[in-house]
Amino acid sequence: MADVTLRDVALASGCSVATVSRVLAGTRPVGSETAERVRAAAERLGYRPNHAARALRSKATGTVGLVLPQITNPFYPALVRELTHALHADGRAVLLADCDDDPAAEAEHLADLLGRQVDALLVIPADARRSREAVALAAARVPLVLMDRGCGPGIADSVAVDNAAGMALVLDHLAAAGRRRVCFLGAAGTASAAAERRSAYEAGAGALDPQAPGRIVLGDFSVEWGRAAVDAVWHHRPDAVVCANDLIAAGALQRLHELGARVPHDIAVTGFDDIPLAGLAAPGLTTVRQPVAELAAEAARLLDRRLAGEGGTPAQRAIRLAPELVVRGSSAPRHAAAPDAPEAPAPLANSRTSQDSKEEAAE
Amino acid sequence: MADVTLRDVALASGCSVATVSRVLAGTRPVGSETAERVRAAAERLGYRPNHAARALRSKATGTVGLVLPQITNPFYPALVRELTHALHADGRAVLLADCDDDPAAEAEHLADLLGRQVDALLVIPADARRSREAVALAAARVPLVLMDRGCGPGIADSVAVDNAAGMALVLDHLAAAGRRRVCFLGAAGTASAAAERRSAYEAGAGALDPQAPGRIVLGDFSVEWGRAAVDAVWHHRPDAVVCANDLIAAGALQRLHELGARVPHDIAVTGFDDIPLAGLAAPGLTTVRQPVAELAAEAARLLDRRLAGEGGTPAQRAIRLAPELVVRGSSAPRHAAAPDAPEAPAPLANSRTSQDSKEEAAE
DNA sequence: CTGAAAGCGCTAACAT
DNA sequence: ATGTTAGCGCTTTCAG
Repeated sequence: MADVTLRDVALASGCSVATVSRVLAGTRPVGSETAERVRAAAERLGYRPNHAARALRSKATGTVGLVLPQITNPFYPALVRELTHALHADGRAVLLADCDDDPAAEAEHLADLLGRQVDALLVIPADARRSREAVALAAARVPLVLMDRGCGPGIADSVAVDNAAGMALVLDHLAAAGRRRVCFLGAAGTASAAAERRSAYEAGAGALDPQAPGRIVLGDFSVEWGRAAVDAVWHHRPDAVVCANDLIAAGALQRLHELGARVPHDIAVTGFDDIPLAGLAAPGLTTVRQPVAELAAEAARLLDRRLAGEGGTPAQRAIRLAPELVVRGSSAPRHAAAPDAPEAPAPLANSRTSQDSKEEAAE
Repeated sequence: MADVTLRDVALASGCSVATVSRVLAGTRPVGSETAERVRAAAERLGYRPNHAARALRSKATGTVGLVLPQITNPFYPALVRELTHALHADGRAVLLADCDDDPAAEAEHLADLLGRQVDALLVIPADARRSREAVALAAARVPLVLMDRGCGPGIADSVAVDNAAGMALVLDHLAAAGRRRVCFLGAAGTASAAAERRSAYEAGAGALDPQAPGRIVLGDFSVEWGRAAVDAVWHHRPDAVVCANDLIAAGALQRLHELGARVPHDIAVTGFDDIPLAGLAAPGLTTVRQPVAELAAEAARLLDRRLAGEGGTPAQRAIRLAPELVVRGSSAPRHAAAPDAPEAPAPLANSRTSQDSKEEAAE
């Protein structure tokens, strides 16, 4: 209830509100003695600036909107974590909006956030095509950075992982392990990640086997599709399945177990993203880790650049960060034990990296 | 850029700003003819209320702060999803703060959110003891609802799952399946969930075996501890391990595989929470599902009640919702196949419920 | 270097 | 039913 205002601090420190404002904001030079008095009074009274008033006056709320398709997508929590930390470090607050994969809801959230005077927006578009209009509209009003997924060129700054590089890492790894009859379990749709990963597979798989680039099936980014996809490529008798993300890979692992195929002995499986599940699967899933913290930091940097941006509008940037291959048991050489589970006597022993067991659950 | 203000709309519709405000806010009766004119003008000019100004004047931002310990805890994304949806449905926006399990960071976020004039707070305290002071302070300033974890009595309204009831479901299920040599792999610490689940086990396990209540080991809510905990109880030759949450159970499953124990034939494993991973494990993890949507709805209701609350301060409420047992392969009867994986030929076939494969991954 | 004063856009008395 | 007026708490000219 103790709503201490600038005026209270001014009274208590015997100077004007203007001076107090200057001291606290550091906008202009102030006598070091008065400054000290002001700071002391502010501290003593427990002064907290009223952001609403500040926002009204300075046309900046210190708030950014974060709009994403589905917080329950297992890849996003880590990204949200890093983004909020990066933004909080800059003194900004984060308004979160979950769109439930619905472009209409997304458009509504975007409009609402703009009405709430967010200084900037961080958007993971729900749909490359159907999100475009609303996102473009929003980008015209405030600095906006696209993350993870694209939605057409020329809309805004963007930052994402280099999907092609990640797929190349996977293919090189499988080639080195002697896998040749590889198949790709991918996702259809216009989502940039889906398309880029598929293209990279097509471009690189030929090095393993001339037929490999053609062994592609497309569904969506789900566990269910991963299971079905295995059946769809089974007649090729693959010795490796390259999955467009970890959920597809998880489904593939399930189905392969059911079919009696031994992973990695009979067939290798790889994923993409390195969601927490990947390290917990049996066997541990070889996958491509997105540099989540760096992605978040880059996004924050891009926003800062736009928000500072005095010298006119800087050119649009599309930043791609290199991913990292995380090798686990699911792609181990055919006749060796899983490399990182030395104590494991059972054939389906799980492998883990050190990071995988750190999380704690809800209580 | 088109910053249309109330004044612009007033000018365009030939009446005063007050009238416009009344029409748009519906605060007071207005002539239906003028009202129409105003609405038309507002629409035509693309008027968007300035929330900062409104907040400054009415001391209400339409914003609630959501403070949680770790968004990467696999149980929270679903909760965050439901909470944001419930609040957005009421026209509120959500400011998200992740504390990284640090009570000091939590206190800072709480103070910052109060400075940003949130109308209310939703808090999952990081630490039952060390969060108490900051939470109590915040609760004195705005309506505050505690979720999932407690932090001492008499602080604020709270809503959580009925941990005791959940544990009872698990024990009944294991008893019916003929398991007797059960052990509890729990978590130490003051967190309410840890304590409640442990107590409920101690209270109920005696019905299976007089020794069972004593077979308890305590660590934390992590996969790593789940692995270690198995070793710690192994000398009891258990035929079931009851885990305080799903991550512990996941670790237990891993370690049991390594030890060559067959789940569920030799030993049953149960978890708590029903995180997405639970349905994906091999075999599927029998666990206690928290009624996430209902928890969120109750929390939103409590906030509404406080925010509306004209007739003085209503009494504090502690709401407990009943959980649901989700039976999967990890606790199947000893000599039967996993019940929900009829097509599975392999011994370690995974079982799934319909909901488990619905999510899509990031792209 | 500091104070006085003018609003930012909106709502809520208070008038009419 | 509508208009007039006074601020909400802050930043920022503009004077001194």
